[in-house]
Amino acid sequence: MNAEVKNEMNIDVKNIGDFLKSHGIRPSYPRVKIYEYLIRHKNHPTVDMIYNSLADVIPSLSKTTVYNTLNMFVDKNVAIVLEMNDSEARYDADVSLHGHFRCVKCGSIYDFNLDSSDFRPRGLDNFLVSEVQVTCKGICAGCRT
Amino acid sequence: MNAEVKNEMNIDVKNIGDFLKSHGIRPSYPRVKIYEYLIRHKNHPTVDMIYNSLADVIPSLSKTTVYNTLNMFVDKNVAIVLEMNDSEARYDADVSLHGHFRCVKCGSIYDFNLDSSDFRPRGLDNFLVSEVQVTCKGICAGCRT
DNA sequence: AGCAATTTTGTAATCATTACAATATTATTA
DNA sequence: TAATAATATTGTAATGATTACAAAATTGCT
Ligand SMILES: [Mn+2]
Ligand SMILES: [Mn+2]
Ligand SMILES: [Zn+2]
Ligand SMILES: [Zn+2]
Repeated sequence: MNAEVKNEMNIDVKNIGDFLKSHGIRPSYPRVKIYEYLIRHKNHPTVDMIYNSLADVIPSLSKTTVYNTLNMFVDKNVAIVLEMNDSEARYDADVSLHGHFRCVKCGSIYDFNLDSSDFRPRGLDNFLVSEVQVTCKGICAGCRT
Repeated sequence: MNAEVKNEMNIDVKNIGDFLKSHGIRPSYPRVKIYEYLIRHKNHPTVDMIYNSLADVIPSLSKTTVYNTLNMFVDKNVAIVLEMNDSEARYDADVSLHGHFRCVKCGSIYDFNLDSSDFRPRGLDNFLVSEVQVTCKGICAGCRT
């Protein structure tokens, strides 16, 4: 990786409940745990990764709840679904503008900074743009050696 | 739309056979027709749209052939699959760098130019980037009125 | 024409996601 | 606090796009 690669977010884990409430989400235990998982694991996890990890701490957890919760997070704008054409959806609690690179060799997904001042979609002058995603594919530095 | 919106491609329809051959694709009748459909219909069609349109002119056409052919086109780099998180994949014969905007009201997908000098992913210095896609979501000019 | 390689086709399987109704939990009211 | 309403969670079944696969058709070559 590289010094310019995007820094981690800095949401205080202790205040997840308040954070969710401020976005119109009742902070139930599964919801807090799922959100906490998202901000602690920056690897853009799939539903299965989240479910398998949380099934230990919430034995009653249903995969449907993970789906429901993530859909709600996206709806309430506290998470995004990556546009990756992957077989499984990948989620990200970092809703700020940044790009994603997927290595076709190792499957890792890297964040990278997008300087919004030099990123302007041209020709959408009368369009209301609510979301932008930049996705790259290729071979990461580690896999090129 | 807008004057800056990306111009249509200019591949000569008559030479589709040669074009496919030059990319290592044997130009069978279904393949030529599917490619011709892609360059004549710039609306980023789904498999069903292509199949339903061509079923008239190729009565024996199977949907599997459309899938197989489009997968081959993507593999041979004469088409791309849009990264859109749509329920059905959308295809584009324009493999040059350009962005896509999907209107969440009418579902239309618009092309727009990306000035590559504007657009520089930061922090992938030692990465081999083979594909870049920029996807926007929002409400198009027509739907905003 | 005869034979081998390739392509197309139809059907069945896959599998991520959603629909749905029952159950459990939480909030509100009396 | 007990009763009641609202919301959340769960398990199972359905959905639907895509793929797997093998048979049939087509094509290219001798
Ligand atoms: Mn990210
Ligand atoms: Mn396009
Ligand atoms: Zn890699
Ligand atoms: Zn629209």
